Amino acid sequence: MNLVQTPTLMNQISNGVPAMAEPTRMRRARGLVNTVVENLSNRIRNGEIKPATKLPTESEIMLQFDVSRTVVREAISHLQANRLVETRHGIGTFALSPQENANFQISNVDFETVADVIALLELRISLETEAAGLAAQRRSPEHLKTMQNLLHDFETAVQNEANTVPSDFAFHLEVAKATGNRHFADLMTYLGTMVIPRTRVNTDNNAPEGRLSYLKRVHGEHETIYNAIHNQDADAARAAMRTHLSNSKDRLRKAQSEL
Amino acid sequence: MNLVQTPTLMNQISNGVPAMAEPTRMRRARGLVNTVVENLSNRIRNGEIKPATKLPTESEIMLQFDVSRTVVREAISHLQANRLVETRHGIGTFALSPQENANFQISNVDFETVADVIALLELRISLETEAAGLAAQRRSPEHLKTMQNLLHDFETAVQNEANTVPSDFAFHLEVAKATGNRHFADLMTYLGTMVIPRTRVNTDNNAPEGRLSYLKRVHGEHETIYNAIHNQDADAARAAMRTHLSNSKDRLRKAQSEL
DNA sequence: ACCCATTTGTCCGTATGTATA
DNA sequence: ATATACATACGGACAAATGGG
Repeated sequence: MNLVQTPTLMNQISNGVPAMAEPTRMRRARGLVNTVVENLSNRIRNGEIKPATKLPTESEIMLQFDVSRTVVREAISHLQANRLVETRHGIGTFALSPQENANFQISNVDFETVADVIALLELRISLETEAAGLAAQRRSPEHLKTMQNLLHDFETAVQNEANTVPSDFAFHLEVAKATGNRHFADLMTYLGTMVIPRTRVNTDNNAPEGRLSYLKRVHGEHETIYNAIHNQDADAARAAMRTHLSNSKDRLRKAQSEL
Repeated sequence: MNLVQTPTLMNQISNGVPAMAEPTRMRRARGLVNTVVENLSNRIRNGEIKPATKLPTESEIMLQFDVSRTVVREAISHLQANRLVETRHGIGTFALSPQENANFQISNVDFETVADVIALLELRISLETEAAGLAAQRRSPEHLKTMQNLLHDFETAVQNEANTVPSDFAFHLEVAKATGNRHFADLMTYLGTMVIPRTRVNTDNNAPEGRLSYLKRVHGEHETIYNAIHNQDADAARAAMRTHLSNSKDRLRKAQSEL
């Protein structure tokens, strides 16, 4: 059974040679796979391998780098993971355009300090202020109905001392939906999934006035926003939304300065 | 040399058995890798393997599914590509929370019609109007200097009949950077990489006034924005940016109605 | 400070199936 | 129908990182 060892041993030897022969290379690329990945990544990114064109075949890459098939396949697997290439069975591997990789992301480190949360809130102010204005112009009767239901849900949650976050967020999301512009709702949804699970800061208890009066004020601000959207008054809707979110921002700033 | 065939053959047989033994399973998972990937994916998504907890070791997975390590490693590679797990050398592979997967993306189908481009422009109005206001409050002398340089670059490009898009976009991006809030610049960068490569619609030639006078007007609008930011007049900066982008939107609407 | 077991990472080889031209 | 190239498996050996004793 272990007769297989013989070729393996030989390979280990012929393997060690090229790895040691280039110690002058950038020390970052520690392994053969990494070397191949970085080389191909760079060639794709700097345009030497243009999008939608075929990469060299696996055997050609094997020869170019003097590595085994496994290394090449592992390298291509990494490139696929990074969305730099796409492999089509029996044809070859093709470079993808960098656009198809790009996205907008907020990482976990963006939630560490109060200043981080304020920065996110500024983005929300930017997004939602305009969304409220557009919603005032374009809302359908169905949008208004849903908003009203959500306002009612919020009131119920306040009275029952239940969690108000879901109906609060749902109201804001419905405003975004009422713009008729997918992107507003999409961005809001994304921000919601990022922000909601971390309600350490900016909780009800941060309000000096006490939970109940704070939530009642929030509800009142929501109603002001709703009325402006209902009356198709874009300027008033924008102003109401800006006031609403700016209040949260001020509260956070106060909490920050008290630390 | 070809003595190696013996174990391989045996494996092929013992391999075929479990694959055929469960024809009742969902027919989608054709390969062994797919089987492992789906099983682990499900266990992560339905919470059986909780976020931040360790998956079984590679050897354990090999035994559980009766597959080789190659299959296991390939499967884990797929899970990494889907951002479901993260592997730490010498420790193990850990499940990630779904949040870490979420992102905001604009797909290619969002560029097909003029209405799509208008929708994107509305998002830009939302983002950049507020960014201009914040920039007016927070811009550093370096920001102002860079903006001035970019305005000059734009003028030069106009005179040389060169491509004005890079300096145009760079100016807008610099405004976003001057907010001091990473998210504004990040989102602008993302939108830029998505929009810039597709300058079919909204090209200079769409302007009825002719390329030169159109570009001169754009330059004038940029200067108005710059002056407001320079004078730290947030309201004026917001208004100037809104006017600037609303002009583009109007031009697109006109082009759309003429189709 | 060191070793050691565990676990993943890197490397090699081979056989066979499958899709495309 | 053949040749080419990729897909999917198997196997083994050694390197490197980590954590505990």
